[in-house]
Amino acid sequence: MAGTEVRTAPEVAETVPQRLLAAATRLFAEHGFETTSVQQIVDAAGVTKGAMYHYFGSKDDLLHEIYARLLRVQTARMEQEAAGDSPVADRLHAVAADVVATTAANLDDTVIFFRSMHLLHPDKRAEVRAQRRRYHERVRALIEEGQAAGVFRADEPAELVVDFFFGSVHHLGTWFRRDGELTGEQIGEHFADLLLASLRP
Amino acid sequence: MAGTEVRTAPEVAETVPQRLLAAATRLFAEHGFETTSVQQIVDAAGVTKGAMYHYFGSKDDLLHEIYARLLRVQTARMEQEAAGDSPVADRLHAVAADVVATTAANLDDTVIFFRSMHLLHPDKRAEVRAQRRRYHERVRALIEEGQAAGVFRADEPAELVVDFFFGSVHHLGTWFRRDGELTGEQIGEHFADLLLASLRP
Amino acid sequence: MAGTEVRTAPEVAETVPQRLLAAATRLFAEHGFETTSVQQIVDAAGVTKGAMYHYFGSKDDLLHEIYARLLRVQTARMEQEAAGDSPVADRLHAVAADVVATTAANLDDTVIFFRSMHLLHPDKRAEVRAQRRRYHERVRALIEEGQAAGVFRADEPAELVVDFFFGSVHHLGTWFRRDGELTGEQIGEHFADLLLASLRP
Amino acid sequence: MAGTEVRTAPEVAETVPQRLLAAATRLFAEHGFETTSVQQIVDAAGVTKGAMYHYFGSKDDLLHEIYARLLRVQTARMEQEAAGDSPVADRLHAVAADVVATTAANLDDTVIFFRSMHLLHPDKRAEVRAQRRRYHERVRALIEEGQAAGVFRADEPAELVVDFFFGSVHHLGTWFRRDGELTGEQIGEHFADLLLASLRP
DNA sequence: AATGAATGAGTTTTCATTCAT
DNA sequence: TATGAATGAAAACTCATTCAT
Repeated sequence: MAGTEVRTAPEVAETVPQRLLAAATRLFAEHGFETTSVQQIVDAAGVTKGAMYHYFGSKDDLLHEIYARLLRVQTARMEQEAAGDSPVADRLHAVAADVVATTAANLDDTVIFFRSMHLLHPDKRAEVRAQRRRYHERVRALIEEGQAAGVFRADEPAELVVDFFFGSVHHLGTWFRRDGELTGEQIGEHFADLLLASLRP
Repeated sequence: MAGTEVRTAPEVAETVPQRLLAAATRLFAEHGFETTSVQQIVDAAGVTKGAMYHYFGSKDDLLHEIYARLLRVQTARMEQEAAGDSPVADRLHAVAADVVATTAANLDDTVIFFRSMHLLHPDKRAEVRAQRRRYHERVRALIEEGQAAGVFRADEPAELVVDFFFGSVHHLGTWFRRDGELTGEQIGEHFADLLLASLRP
Repeated sequence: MAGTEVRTAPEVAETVPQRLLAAATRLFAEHGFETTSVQQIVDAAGVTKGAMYHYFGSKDDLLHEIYARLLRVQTARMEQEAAGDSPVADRLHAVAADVVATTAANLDDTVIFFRSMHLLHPDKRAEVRAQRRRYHERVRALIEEGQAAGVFRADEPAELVVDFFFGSVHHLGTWFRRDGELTGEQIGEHFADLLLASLRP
Repeated sequence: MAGTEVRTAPEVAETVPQRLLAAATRLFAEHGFETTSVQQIVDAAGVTKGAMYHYFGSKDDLLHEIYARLLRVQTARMEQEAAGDSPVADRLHAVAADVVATTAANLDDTVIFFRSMHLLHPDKRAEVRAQRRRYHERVRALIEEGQAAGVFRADEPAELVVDFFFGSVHHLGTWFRRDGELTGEQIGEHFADLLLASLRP
């Protein structure tokens, strides 16, 4: 599937804030948020500190923007897949496969997400959490729809199934390699198959 | 199942290193490794910095010991469960349910584990990684055993199934609450059921 | 001889790095490198620690710069004196008298030099050593020139004579007093006389 | 000349204080006084900190004892040589050659001496200085004796000649190597020759 | 829009020394 | 005689952020 990746080649041309965001993403994923200094970010982006503070209020803002960007992309894609009028099992399969592929394609963002959420300012963190919860709820609704229709087994709480599945997805960052045996799309197929299989009545 | 928790009430009596480890675990889980100062740890443990550096070479060592402790406990329990002579499906179910319960019982350690691994000194990190890999491999062997016996479907790579399942387990830290609706044991049953269901031929 | 001193009144106006270097030189000479804290240096220079680390990478760098500065001055002067076309004995006498005077004029630097070289980072130390060796070699060449010409006795190894003489010079720091009976220039004359006398065939 | 060295093989058998002193001497010479920790010393000596503080009041005491030991040896040897009834030129030559050889034989002590004197407690430092001054004065008396007798030139202040010569000697530590071309005794001969030559009327 | 010198509060770590045993 | 756990004060260094230009 084309266009799963949020951005293209980083640190070339583009605008200053884009270069900064790209540099920050790469460095945060590689060394961690706390271990990356603002100096390192601006050096990598080829600008100075003053420039960074011109576009971003703080180092924290950079982190928040990375989160917001990822959530925007994933939410948009998911809502499109979930809203179709094919059978619910097919739609859940498509959503599941796609979130895996998108996650793999934006692995840096995901790695940062689950590693550094606790470092975000409480207000911004609450905002991000709320957005993510909406995402989860939309997927839970799909499962409940299938359970109500008798297509999925009803003896497993839908909420738990969502946590079960997204746990797997969010943990991709610890083992997925872009140069590994399977592509993100292939893993998405497998994960979606496993999910659907576990829901067979 | 009784005794899933590694230690009892923290910061009381016990030895100085134990108190330090308990305080560090709680604080790292609550505020993050980088955001917790050595001063905060020793204050919480009721000792001085000198005492800490008498027992631990560095703040990093504290982190490493938390990892080693969790891995010791989980590996020991898993190996016992996996080695039984009941049917492979039963053994996998027991292992799966138990790792979930143990993880829930030692949630702080788990949260720290996946959030802060990247901050560990490379040498120690390699050590921890190797130990964790052995753990994964043992579980994969169990799945392969079931696949060879025709009890589990063989069209899903065992390796991928392990990553799928442990992703879910390791992500417990982001949503499990001790005072939530379900206990760690109950969640363990559900997760084990889902795993086994997804492996039905 | 005028202008033997490297710098003028310390800690006034000038640039921040100059003020830092002047303060560090004085304090290192007075209390020793290890016994002088960075805080003391920046207090004496009237700046903050951050400012110091803006200009110097480390406390070590300060030490290194003191060495480099002294070597630059002495090397430049010596090469000029040695290159003249007066008789070799006259040139050696001039070089010898001058190095004594320069050393006396920059006594703090010299004291620090021989007391704290071993505390310098190995890489920087090697650099300083190499530079000093070139200095020695130039002087040895002068002696050998005189020996070849029959002006100096040839039964004493030139290398040893250099070590003999520079030992005396470098030790000025332990006994020379600016308010003593003899000026640096006067001592330089005496030392040069003694050197030349010891080389009489 | 035999017996120029103060002690024999270090760190074997001997008494605990001797082992401590030997270890401290070696470490101070190698890494510097401030850079050597008490822990390193007791480790090298194979004892514990408690033991060290049983025999020595402080780390400073160790340094002081190293100084006292060297001064005792050199003073004793020098007084013996100076007191003979051979011609004054011969006696000065013997004293000069001997102090070089002794210094070379106890190079660690000498290196420490001139590098770390300023770190000694003021009281102890004053004591050491006084003792060293007496040493210088005895040698100066020898030179004055020769000048009065017309054997040495009288146009160079005896005091300055002493500083000139001892500077060379005390700086041996920066270049003398036990495995170099010349032995300490050979260098002693050369240095004594140079000294006497420079004093020829 | 952008610079970069300067701040100041904070960090981890070291270490000589003490003292109950 | 000797141990080694524990202290407490001080050290070097870092870094997000500000601000005059």
